[in-house]
Amino acid sequence: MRWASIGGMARPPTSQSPKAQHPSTPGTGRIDKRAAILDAAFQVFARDGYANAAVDAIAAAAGVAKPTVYNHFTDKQTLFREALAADAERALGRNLAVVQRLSDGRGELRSRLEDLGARLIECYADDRSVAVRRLLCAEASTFPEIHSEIREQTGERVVAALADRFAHLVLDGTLRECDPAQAAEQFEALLAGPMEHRSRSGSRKVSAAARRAIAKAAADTFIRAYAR
Amino acid sequence: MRWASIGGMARPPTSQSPKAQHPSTPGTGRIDKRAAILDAAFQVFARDGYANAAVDAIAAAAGVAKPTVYNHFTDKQTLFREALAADAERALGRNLAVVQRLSDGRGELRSRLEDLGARLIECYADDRSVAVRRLLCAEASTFPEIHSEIREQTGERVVAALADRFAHLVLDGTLRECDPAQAAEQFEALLAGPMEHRSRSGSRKVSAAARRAIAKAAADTFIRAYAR
DNA sequence: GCTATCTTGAACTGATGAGTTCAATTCAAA
DNA sequence: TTTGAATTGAACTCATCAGTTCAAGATAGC
Repeated sequence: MRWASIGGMARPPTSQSPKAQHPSTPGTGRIDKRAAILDAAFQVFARDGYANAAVDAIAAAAGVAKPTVYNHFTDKQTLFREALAADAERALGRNLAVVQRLSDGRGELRSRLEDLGARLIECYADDRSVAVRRLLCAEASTFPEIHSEIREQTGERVVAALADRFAHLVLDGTLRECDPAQAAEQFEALLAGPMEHRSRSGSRKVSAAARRAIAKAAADTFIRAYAR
Repeated sequence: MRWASIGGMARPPTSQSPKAQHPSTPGTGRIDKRAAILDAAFQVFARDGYANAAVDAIAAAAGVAKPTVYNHFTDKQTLFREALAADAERALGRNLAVVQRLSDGRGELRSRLEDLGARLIECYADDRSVAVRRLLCAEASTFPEIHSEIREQTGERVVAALADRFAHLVLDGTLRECDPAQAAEQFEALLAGPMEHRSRSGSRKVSAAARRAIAKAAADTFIRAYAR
């Protein structure tokens, strides 16, 4: 019996309440396989691009037979969407956690901003994040929906969270009167822009020292422009 | 006789000193055809991506037979490289022209920067420029060389030209003592970052008013941070 | 054990597309 | 007008790859 091709993802009738199906040997069991496929798919897509990625290669990388892939995901498109969404979700989580830290800092504004910048840059420079952005950009015309979905739930929300923090800093008098959303957008630009430039759009590594320097420069310019 | 596949591009033995071969009816003649193919190739690549672009489609769009395409360009890769390079070259030219204008401005710093910013944003938002960046990013892993070649001769040189202008402004006391290269990098980031954000990586249009606002905000922040 | 579900390998189908071949034709130049 | 190079359309080769099929195992729950 085949029960794929319903709603883009297969649902095993038995796994309606699926605990760990194979707690002893990892890699066996439906869920482990599904995760392995998603992970392998992301890596292969990141390496080869959507069009060049062969489903056989993904199956091989996941240590799984090709029909198993199609048992979990209706087709290549669905697999691509879910793999990308999963990784984007992870990236978003890290970003938001970093921004959140800004709230409970008690130190001087400069050191807090430098720290925030450095951490955001770490997220930004992360290999998987770079791959997500590249794939998103590459397939923007082929998958318009995925682009809006993911991009709005990442870049968008990070800047929004940042704006929220900045709004508080305006209220407590640390920053001058200004539009927090614009300040957030610019702070992010001061980090991402030079990184983009120096990393040649992610195709080259940027040294830790250079990354730190970018964060310091961004914080400096931001403070000159926005501190009270 | 076939004389393609030598050095990536075909050279007609007869056209060693080729004037206009068909001045009356445009579209005929080797050079016109070559240009038409390059242009069509860029458009199809931009629309479909490298892998999805069919050479037949390019030939059709250029109003030319498929063997003619292969008569001018050894293979799809070469065609891609040359088409992209040609368009990147054009984009670079416009950018540099805009930056050059900054030197002969006599007005107030703010209005000069706002003007510069607005013009750079126009370049940045141009459809073909967006397409170049998208393709470059998309195929960065497939064509590492093209990426470094083009990117270094565009983003790189624009920022360098900008840095040169800023160095003069430091010397004549308009800007405070600072690293002009860093100032240039940040000014560009203050323009490109928000544009990237608002246009959702080029997938959505940004209104002229919004573009103007971004330029004003960038100039404002830059002046607060760098003006003497 | 028995049964239903899931996995597997391998082979297969059908589509797509790069690059070639060729005979017929157009065209510019001499 | 003649000549040689360039163009054209159409058909062809060959490779790749998405997605399927199937018969033969695993595997878990009962």
